[in-house]
Amino acid sequence: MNTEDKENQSFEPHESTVKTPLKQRATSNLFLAEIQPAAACHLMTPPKPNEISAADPWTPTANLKMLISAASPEIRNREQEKKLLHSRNETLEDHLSGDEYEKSQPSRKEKSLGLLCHKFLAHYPHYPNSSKNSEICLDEVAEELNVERRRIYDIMNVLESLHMVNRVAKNRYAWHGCHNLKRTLQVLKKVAEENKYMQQMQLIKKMEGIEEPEENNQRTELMVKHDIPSNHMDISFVELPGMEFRGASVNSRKDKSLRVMSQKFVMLFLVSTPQVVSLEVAAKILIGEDNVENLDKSKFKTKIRRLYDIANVLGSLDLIKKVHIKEEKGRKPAFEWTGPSVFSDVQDAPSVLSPTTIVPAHPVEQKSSKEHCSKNLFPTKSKQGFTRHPSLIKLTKSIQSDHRKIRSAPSSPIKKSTSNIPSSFPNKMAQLAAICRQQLDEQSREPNKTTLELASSPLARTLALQPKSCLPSHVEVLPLIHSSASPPTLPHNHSNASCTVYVHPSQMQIASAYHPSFIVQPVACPNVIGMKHPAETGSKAAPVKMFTEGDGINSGESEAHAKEESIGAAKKQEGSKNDCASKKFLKKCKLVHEYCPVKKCKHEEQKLQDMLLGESVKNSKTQSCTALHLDQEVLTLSAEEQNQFKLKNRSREHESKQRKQRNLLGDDGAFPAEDPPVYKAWFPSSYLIPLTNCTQSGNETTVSNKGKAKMSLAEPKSHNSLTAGGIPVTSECTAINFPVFHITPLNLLLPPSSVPTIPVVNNTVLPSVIQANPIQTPSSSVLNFTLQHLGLMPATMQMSAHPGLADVCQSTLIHQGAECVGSVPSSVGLKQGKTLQNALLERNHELSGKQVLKVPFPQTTVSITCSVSKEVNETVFLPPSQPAIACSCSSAPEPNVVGSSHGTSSELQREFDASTEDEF
DNA sequence: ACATCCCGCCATGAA
DNA sequence: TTCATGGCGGGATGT
Repeated sequence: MNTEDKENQSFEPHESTVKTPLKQRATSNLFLAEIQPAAACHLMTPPKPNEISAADPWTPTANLKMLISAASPEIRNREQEKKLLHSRNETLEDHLSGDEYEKSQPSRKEKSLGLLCHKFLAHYPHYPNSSKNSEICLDEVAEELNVERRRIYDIMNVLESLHMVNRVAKNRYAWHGCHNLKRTLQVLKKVAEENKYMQQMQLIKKMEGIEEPEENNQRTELMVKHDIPSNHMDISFVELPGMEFRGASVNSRKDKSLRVMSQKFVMLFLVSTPQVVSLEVAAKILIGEDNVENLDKSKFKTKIRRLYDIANVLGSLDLIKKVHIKEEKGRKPAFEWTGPSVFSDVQDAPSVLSPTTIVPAHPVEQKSSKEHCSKNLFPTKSKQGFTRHPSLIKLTKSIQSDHRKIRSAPSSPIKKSTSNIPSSFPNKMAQLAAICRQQLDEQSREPNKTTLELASSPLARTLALQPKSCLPSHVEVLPLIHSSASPPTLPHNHSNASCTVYVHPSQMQIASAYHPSFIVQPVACPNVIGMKHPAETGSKAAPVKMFTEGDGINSGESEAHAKEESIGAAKKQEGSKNDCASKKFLKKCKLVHEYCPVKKCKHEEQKLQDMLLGESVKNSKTQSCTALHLDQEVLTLSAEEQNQFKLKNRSREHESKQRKQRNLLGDDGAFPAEDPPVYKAWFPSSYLIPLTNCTQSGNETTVSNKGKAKMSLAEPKSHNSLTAGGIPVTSECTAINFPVFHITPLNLLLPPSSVPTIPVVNNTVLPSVIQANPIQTPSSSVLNFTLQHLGLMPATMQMSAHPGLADVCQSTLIHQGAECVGSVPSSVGLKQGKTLQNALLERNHELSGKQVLKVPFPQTTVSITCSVSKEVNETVFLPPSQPAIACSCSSAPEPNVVGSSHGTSSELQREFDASTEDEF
């Protein structure tokens, strides 16, 4: 992309409200507005004597002024101006004495990182149009800004820490602007809270207060060391799904990088009150993480330097401003947060219910609320939005290298095919999915190919509604990152959407018998538990400016879908090839399923995993791909990934430990204590789901059989995988790919009997309500068939769809005597559904607090995810089969569920109203 | 004198 | 070895 293009792009209005080119300039540079204050804050220096350069449009100061004017056409003629500058410099050099020439040189301050950052930011829109490719070429930028690359790295590192950019290839970064900012801040805040940064700060301040007495000081220090959660040192770069690192050597220094430091620094602001952080305290805390004891001077000094670097960039982003803390001794340099308020508690924002509210924020929060769970738990391969435990860094490295092998990734130029969705392909899965998609597109140009729009909003919103629940918190509404991949304008065409039903192996035969065209493939699923429920529709509606704009909202969801789809694709791809393996797998699964009592589950699961691993190895040899989802892991074919998987398992103990430390369990008060293993097994799985995946795959359900093998390579993190809904599936499940005849894609995730899933929302076992929707006739058939004939649903449970409604189907299962937690309106985007949908949506909003998707049965969880929107991705979590239930909770009374069905549209509505009002 | 923080050396890791 | 990154700290500049 040449300069001209870039500039044009940078001025491209992102907001839908800004549509005319003319407005671009005026509105484009949102940062311009910030420049002034920021500059006034500390970047601007009094007029210099040698303002000679003022006239020169390309001296930093002049440039800044020009930017402020926001009207300067010169901005678009960088090249010309550069030339001008050069010639001018030459001229100056020629005609001025050495002294004079020196003076003509920009002062130190004019070369500050902050100013540089301002200039840099001026190149890019606050909210880049996702559909446009906003790439940053370091060389170009360095040249344009007339600085060395080193400086650009500094800026990029900080911006990257806020996920405003992310590296997509060597020398290239993708610009995301502020789309992810809020979300990032929320996550950071959550992480900060979980790591007790506030306490740390207080302790350090305390320490300073009693600095005089050596003894006390030492004591405090000890106290600090003791009090600070050991895991705080583990905080590594907090990634956002889809925004992972792609650096080459980056990862080796990840822990020390400016990125991490920047995030930590920001965290301090987010958790402190008032939001003022002194450099000293920040430095100490940051050093403390490395080594609390060796707080030597040089190190401190270095830290301070880096903090200044970071502060300059943050300041140019207008997130902080420099202030001074007055003290007896004098004043200490500090910075005050001037960025947006960040709430990390989902419950803090009831507004979430509103379709127009900033939903993304909440999902994020949710995610973050559980983030600690996932944090350090999995070698994220830098794909997850987790922080990485140091012990996994090595693993990460290897994974990264694997990454590189798989795709030319970071160090190589971006492939053209993916160039338009640079940031959208945070992870392998996503990339593979995209590749697959592209291939599909090219191969079969079927007009009606199913293109699933990121069912983002519904799910995301639903999640947002979930109070600190165990729902996959990571399923977040991912801002725009993926937008490029899936433009918001993507038409919803559900009619041809194929659907994937995950069935327990034991049900496979039946399932396959149901319809010959069903493609049954084994998929190991991690604990199925969560239940997502897209409470609202409206993917379109929604968007909260800041987050949704233009971009796919629910990256999480889409990501999940992507994964799911990719898996499906992989399966398809494998096709008959895999049959053998699949069968074997099934047998094994069955064995486990049949003979593994709850208590043995875990153990068995491990065995199974091992078994599966072996299987996967075999598969890999034959290039066939069987997507195996094992306890949060998607087994991959590569040995490396297998290793990773093993490592993960190994690290689980540690993880659970950490979780306990963090009081994560507290969130699950409702969780039956009797089965800790189960909890342990599945809780983490309902964790951060890389949005990327969701986004990517969320767009399509159709997968070709080609080149999908790679798809199976999918994330080794199972939690991502099954996410087709962002729901971790317990143990193995078989995916059945239904032909495209289903109008509404329906994904049934059948939890294996081996793992009892007990949904706990907000520490409360919620009343059971099972909703299935939107189920159209065909889907209904499937659903009914599945539930009633496959024995996947307790005998006492009935679930019926609404045959009478072609467009709207809703099934509600109400646990006898229990409260109806929520009802989801379903609408497949048809006329009739609209009214009903709206009504339901309204209702849903009212039920906000109760919008729990999990349907707990005593000791057992029957989770059903209901998609309520027009979104194509409907995921329904069906209750485990009777035996399963019995298995998972021997002592638990069998759920007594009474079905409630709706016959006609009106009836449905009436019923819905009644149920929602009376039962909720 | 202290606050800031630019500058660029050089380590690191990948190709 | 070259190249991309980026940690790091000397020391210049600003207050």
